[in-house]
Amino acid sequence: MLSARQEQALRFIRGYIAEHGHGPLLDEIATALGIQSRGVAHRYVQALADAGLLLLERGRHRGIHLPSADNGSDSTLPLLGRIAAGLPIEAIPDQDEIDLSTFFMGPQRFVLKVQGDSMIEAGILPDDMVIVESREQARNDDIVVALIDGQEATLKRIRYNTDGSITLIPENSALSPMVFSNQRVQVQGVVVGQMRSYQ
Amino acid sequence: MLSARQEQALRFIRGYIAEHGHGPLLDEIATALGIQSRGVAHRYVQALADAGLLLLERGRHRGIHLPSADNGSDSTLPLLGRIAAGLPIEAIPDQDEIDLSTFFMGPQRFVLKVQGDSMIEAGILPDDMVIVESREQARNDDIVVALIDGQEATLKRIRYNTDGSITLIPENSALSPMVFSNQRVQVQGVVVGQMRSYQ
DNA sequence: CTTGAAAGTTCTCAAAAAGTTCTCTATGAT
DNA sequence: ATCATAGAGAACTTTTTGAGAACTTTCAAG
Repeated sequence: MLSARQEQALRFIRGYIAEHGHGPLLDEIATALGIQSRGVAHRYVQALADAGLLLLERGRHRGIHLPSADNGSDSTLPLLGRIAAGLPIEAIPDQDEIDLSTFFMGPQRFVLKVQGDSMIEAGILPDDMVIVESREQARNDDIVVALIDGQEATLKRIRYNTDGSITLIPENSALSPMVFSNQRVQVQGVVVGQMRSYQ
Repeated sequence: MLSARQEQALRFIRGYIAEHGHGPLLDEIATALGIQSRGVAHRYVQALADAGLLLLERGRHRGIHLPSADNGSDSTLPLLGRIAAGLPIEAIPDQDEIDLSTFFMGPQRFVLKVQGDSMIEAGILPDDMVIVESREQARNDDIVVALIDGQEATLKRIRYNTDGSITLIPENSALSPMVFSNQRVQVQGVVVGQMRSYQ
């Protein structure tokens, strides 16, 4: 089992390699961890190599590598920080890793590919994937998969009106919200995530 | 049988591990239960380990683990189909599963959290995550992480002009494209994916 | 090919942090 | 009264962490 500091070192190394394509210097690891001694950084690297989490080329400068198995089977990507216009990338202090295999996982969830641009102003574009959690009840302003008259399925923002009717709101100023009696609308699920691949 | 206090300790430990990925310190358990003595917390942990509800690495810091009642939880969600306004969900013939652990994985990739709305019309909203692949060369109209003058990091669409200059285009009609000489712009990576959580 | 700076390796010493064990005390329930 | 459950805290051991020195190897410039 890794100690707290060892984990911190591992996260830094993985992030560094992802960013630069090669391993960091011991002094860079030390600086990142806020320690003065190169020897201490080396001890951590050695422990991680012993645990099979790193591969070392003995003696070589920048001789730290990731085991190839680790590249393939691991489902975490380093979370380097925030990017904003006009500022360098700002490191995020606590969270250093995103586990893609659990980020969107949950019971009763499925994925839909989006067609059309009715939610474009909510940042949901055609061909995006939305992760939907099967549920019959939503909260106001949730984005839902709604079935109208048992026939038409749509992706819309929902609002439950005080008179019992339901308004389905497209996020596209070219389209208008529509009001339905609650018998006509059946919520099939609530959007809990969205993703898009640019490749 | 567990005493009330033991159960309370167990609940705290399980929650802590779910949240942090590693076990708590005895002092943290004590604090959570509102007691002063580390020794008392240790007594509870010992009792829970004797009952087989925890695994301990003797002596180790943070040596509390959960017995591998753990999950073989896989990281796939069903891909049900396409959703379009006006039509029922249309099944996608070939692909019926999305493996979230590999969907965005790749070498040299990292994640950034987006701040600001300079790419809002490309469907990248504040607090979205973008998956970036470290690369120094992009193609025209790729969305890139660009470093200007070695100082300012920004997320913009890139265009290489025929005269050798580079235009960085924000996807926000309130902002204007900017042209730079190619020495001033350094591409740090290309956006290959984007995701957003609604929870 | 030489050479020196940079980087990796190996040590020892020390201190702080965390786990372990123990005794003493208090409070209810049976 | 006796026992089980609780809590406090002291004393102790082990693990973890850090500093720094001394040494070796790598690497690039001349």
